[in-house]
Formats: sequence, C-alpha cells, structure tokens
Amino acid sequence: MLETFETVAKAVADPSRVRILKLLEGGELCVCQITAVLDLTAGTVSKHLAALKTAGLVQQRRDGKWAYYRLAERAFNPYAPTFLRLVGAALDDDPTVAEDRRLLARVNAVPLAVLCHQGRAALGPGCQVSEATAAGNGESS
Amino acid sequence: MLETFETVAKAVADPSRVRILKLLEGGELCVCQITAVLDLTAGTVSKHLAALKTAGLVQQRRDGKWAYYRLAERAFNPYAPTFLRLVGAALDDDPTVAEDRRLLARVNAVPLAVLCHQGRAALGPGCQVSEATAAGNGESS
DNA sequence: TTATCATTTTGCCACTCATCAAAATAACGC
DNA sequence: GCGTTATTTTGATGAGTGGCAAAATGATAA
Repeated sequence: MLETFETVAKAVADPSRVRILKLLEGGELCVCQITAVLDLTAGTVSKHLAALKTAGLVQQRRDGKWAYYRLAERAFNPYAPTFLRLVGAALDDDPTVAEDRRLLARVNAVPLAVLCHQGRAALGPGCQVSEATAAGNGESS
Repeated sequence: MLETFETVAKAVADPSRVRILKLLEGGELCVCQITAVLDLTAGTVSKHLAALKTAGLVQQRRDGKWAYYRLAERAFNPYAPTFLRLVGAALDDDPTVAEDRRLLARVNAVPLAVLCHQGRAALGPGCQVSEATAAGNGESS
C-alpha cells in the first residue's frame, strides 16, 4: 500500500512527467508529439511514459507504428485518480505548462509522419530551445 | 511554480516522510518520538523533517531542548494543503501506518526525557524491529 | 523478405538521495 | 563558565534516477 502510493507520488514528482500529464489533459497524444513539445530524446520520453503507465496514471493505445498515450480513466492503482485530479487542478498558470500548450497547438498542425521524422524542427523557426529562446530570437534573414 | 510543485511532490514521494505525516495527524510530536517510532537515526529523521518543512507540509516549534513538529496549518507553499489533504485521506489502512500508530501509543506513555535517552528501547520488549518481528514474537518468560 | 520508421530497451554517465556515524549547534542545569 | 542532552549539520557510502546515444524491438510498406 505504502509502496503503491510511493510509486504514484514518485511518478508525479518529476517535472517532465508532470508536463506530460498536463499535455495529455488536452487529449491523447502520440509519443513523437510529446517528444517534440518537451524537446527530449524519444527514449527518455518513452521511459517517462512507462513510469506513468506503471503508476496507473496513463493508458496506452497502439495504432500501427504509432503509440498513443492518454490519461488513465480506468485506474488499477487506487491512488492514481486522486493524483490525477490534483495535477489537473494545479499548474494551469505555470509558464512552462503554458508554453508547452502553445507548442502543442503548433504540433497539432503538423502531420504525424512529418513530425516523427523531423522532430521539433517541424514546428518551424522560433521553436528551437537550444538557441535564442531567452533572447530576442529575431532571425528574419 | 513547477519547481514548487516538485518540491512538495518529492517530499511526499518517500515512505519515511509519509509515515511521519501520518504520525503527525495525531498531533504534534517531538523529534525523538518520531525517531523512536520509525526506528531511524535522529539525523535521518531531522533531515526528513527539514524536507517536509521546506515543502511547507509541517511546522516547527521549539520548547527548550525539544523540537516539536506538526502538520502545517498556515501554508506558504500553495500546493501543500492539497497534498496534505491527499495524504490525510489515504493510507489509513496501510499496515505500516497502523503499526506506527500502535507504536506511537506506547511512545506516548513514555516521558520525553526517558524516550530521548533510551530511544526505541524505552518501549519495552517486543518493539525491537531487528529481531522477532516477522516471527511469532511470543516472549512470555 | 527486406527496407523503413516509430517506439522501446539498454549501457553509460552525472547527479540526487536515503541512510548512518560522527562532529557541530542549541539549550538547559549546575 | 562547564557539562549534559536533543537536535541539526556534515562527510561518506550505496542505491536509485534522468538524460543521451545507440542497439533492439514492433509494425508497416514494398
């Protein structure tokens, strides 16, 4: 019991995983979509999703090559719904979460095949975290 | 914001700290009382309490040599009350938590001075975790 | 079957963390 | 002040973890 609780709490205690949960509030997403928003390696995102799944916080659906994840509606972990509600009620005004949602909107405009192949680059200029994000970011040439 | 959330979530994601929170539901406790129940080093318990305090989950009160901790009523961390409610509503039927409460009852029967000095030994026989806890534990002689 | 692509798994590394033992503080009593 | 006692802090250590790169797996298309 304590261990079950610990599993869910640990799953929620990581910022990347919380960001994923907040993204999934808008509906199910493909792994490569999440990867593009978070700007992490696909392997890393996959591991995070596995942790969330083990904790009973998300469910998986496979459609061909793509794997879709969504917030768990049927919870085998008794504490999962409570934590999901908690996360759902929190962080809506967090800047990172807000930015993630903004990026998600652009991600949704890109076909999956293109997105999976190009990654974050498919979002066009102004979305490369690595450079000129904090600065003015005004490359026009 | 995300970081603030993370701090509280991480604080709750450790079994020892959850046990402390569940103990404090019965009212404020001295460090040595918590130490006796959890059967950990005083230093370890102190560090756990510091983490809970940083997360805004508990408050501290000093009375002479003794330091008392209690669940936070005034929360400077906006997520603390939610997590406290969550923990408060959970794990009441967990065996470890139940056993901790049983031990706490015995701890409360011992004067602080004695408890602090003798530690868990002050609880009398049958409370030494190291031996004969999983077994029948029936010493009657 | 073979090639291709999305996802997952696996090493690996840097870093965090829970724990203990011991030293350092804090607070009392003398 | 000095000694005692409770708590906190400080190394030190072993276990766990998030990240990436690359290999392995799953699944489609040719």
